[in-house]
Amino acid sequence: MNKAERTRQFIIEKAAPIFNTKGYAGTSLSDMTESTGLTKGSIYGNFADKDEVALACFEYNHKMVREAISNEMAQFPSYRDKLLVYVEVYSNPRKYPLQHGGCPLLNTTIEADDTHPRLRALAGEAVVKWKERLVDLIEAGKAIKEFKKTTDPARTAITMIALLEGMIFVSRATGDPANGKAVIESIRNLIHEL
Amino acid sequence: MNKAERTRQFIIEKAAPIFNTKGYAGTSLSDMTESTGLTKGSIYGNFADKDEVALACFEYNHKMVREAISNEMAQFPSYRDKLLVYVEVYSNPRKYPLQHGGCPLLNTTIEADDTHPRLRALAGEAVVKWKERLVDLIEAGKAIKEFKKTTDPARTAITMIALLEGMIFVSRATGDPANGKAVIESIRNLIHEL
DNA sequence: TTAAAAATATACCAATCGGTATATTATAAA
DNA sequence: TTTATAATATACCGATTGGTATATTTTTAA
Repeated sequence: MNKAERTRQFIIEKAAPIFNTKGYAGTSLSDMTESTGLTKGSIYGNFADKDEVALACFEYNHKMVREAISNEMAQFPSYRDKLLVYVEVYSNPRKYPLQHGGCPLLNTTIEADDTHPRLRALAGEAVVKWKERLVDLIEAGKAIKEFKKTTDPARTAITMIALLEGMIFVSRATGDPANGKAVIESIRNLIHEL
Repeated sequence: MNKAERTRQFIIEKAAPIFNTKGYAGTSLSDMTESTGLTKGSIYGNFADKDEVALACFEYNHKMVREAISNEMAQFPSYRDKLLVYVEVYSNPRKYPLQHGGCPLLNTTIEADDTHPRLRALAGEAVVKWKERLVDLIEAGKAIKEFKKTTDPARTAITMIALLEGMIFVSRATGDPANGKAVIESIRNLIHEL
């Protein structure tokens, strides 16, 4: 890594949590210069514009979540346990580095869907791939008879995603941990009935 | 309604869909003057600041959704059918005036939770009240033996909310109606198993 | 160690931001 | 119809926005 690559990475690491909490429209260049200690000249020497920083930050935030999930998942041979890792990681934002601002997929989709087509596209592809990974896990579980053969992989996968993001929504909206826990219980139920 | 009250209402009606699509940080005073044809002087003559417009617009957007739901619900005596109204309204954004930008509860919560405490508080209270209305419906259904006595009203209510908002998320993220429909099917299942 | 190249800082730009004081116009009660 | 008052428009404010041209410093390879 040469200097420019290190700086680029440094900017991403500092700006990513800001974009995830304040959103694209809510994050300014001064937020970035402040958090990095760098100047605008330095930032624009490494990125074409604000858009490019935002896109890179989204990918960084999303990668952090994915890595937390797959690291945990590697510990469990059972597919049911692998699926339960999502529940564990998403319901313990303190313990796992979903860090500042919650799920970047949810934040980006809700803010960008009507206003920022490139971010919207990135988030959309990420959700589609997430669904595919879940479908693969559920089909693998069916193949070794861990899950029932009546289980619908596609419907289960997308329902799990909806429940996980919906759980984040009710937690953040009400601020009451009991609401999040109630949804968690429903997700556990869903996984145990596969 | 005197002139000022009519103008205030007019501003809200014009600005509400903009706030719901572009968010609080993304909506500017010029957006409002443009969409209303009024000047800043007129807007600030009827509202103290941008905050007050945003708050009024959130309440307007939320009221529109609530009224669409309760109008439909009045047609059905069965509590199961009443619950299914949510599915109908939330899955047909064209037919019902959830209108521009999707569910204001989801949009506001996701944008405001880290940045705008007053909006956050409004959205939070709205979700709590929504849950309470659902709990009431489910308990009423249990009272007349339409629902099983083993049904957990609180958990069912909050899970339904999570699924409905999660459904909006997967629809908007992927842009694929099939994903939304798959979640819808899961919500219908949930309601039929009560 | 040096010199060319790359990276960063400085200083600036026009445009837009939210907001306000004041002038003008429209309303509404007498 | 008049007149006091309320509502709206005009013209402006300083601060901040995203972005850039250029000067200065730091890397990096010879």
